[in-house]
Amino acid sequence: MVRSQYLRESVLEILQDNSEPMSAYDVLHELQKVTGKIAPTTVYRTLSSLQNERAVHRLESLNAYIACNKNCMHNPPIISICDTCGEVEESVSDELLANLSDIVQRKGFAAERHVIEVHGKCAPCAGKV
Amino acid sequence: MVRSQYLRESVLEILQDNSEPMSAYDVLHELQKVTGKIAPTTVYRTLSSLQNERAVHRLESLNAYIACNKNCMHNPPIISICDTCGEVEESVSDELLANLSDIVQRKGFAAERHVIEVHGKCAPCAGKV
DNA sequence: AAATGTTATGTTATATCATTACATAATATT
DNA sequence: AATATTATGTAATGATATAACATAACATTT
Repeated sequence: MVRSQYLRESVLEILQDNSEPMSAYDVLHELQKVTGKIAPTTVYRTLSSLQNERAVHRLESLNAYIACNKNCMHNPPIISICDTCGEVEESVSDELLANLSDIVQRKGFAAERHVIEVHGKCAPCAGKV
Repeated sequence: MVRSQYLRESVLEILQDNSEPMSAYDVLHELQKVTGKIAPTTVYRTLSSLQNERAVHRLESLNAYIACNKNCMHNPPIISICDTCGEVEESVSDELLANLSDIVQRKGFAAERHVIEVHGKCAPCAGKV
């Protein structure tokens, strides 16, 4: 299991070094520069494992991935995505998550995974209209 | 523009007739049963136009589509997705949307499109544990 | 009505994203 | 050492989506 540890670290570093979200294949190509031939499956498996620990977040509305920079051990983040420059930011709000769980709970729905993504314009991009 | 109107109605009906979310290709195959050869592009364009009017919602975390059944003229819905049976439900909450916009606004982010999806178990599926 | 511009639609090809299925290797357990 | 279990590698393919460009429909002006 030494190899997988190496893969995990490499993938995480690659994501951390990129301020913008990367597709799984972006990660794959970066990884291949260092490690030689790697198959998509390998990257998807690694990403999936990192997601389970919330070290990596998948952006569902972009089919892309970022390294967590908010220490989201237990709480999924709110992700804001600038449609102009591509920058992504994480916010956390236990309160909003609780509200959200409440709202669906009214219909008997038991929430297990929250996906909260907001598209729009980041401060700089909204400024220079 | 008669053709497009027909396509729009057909696609909407197909989605309405299915209680569960459909992929774009699911819709395509249904449509082809009635209309003969249709290209993916055509379906994607039609779906996209229906989404603009909120007659159809795209479920970002499933890459799938549903017909709106909540009259979401102006407000994006909160979508709960049962990972056991696949059922999907819409909820609306202006308050939660406002909260969410506020949270990102604190960082100067101007929200334009909210994606709120909750995975878990619907009432029946949560019940029969 | 003919000429022109504009928007919608059709068509083909291809890009992009992700998983299945199975073989092999590493590690743990007896 | 033999066996079971888990992780990894590999190849193929499935699923999702868009680009690029041609053609057709419709609207507007003359």
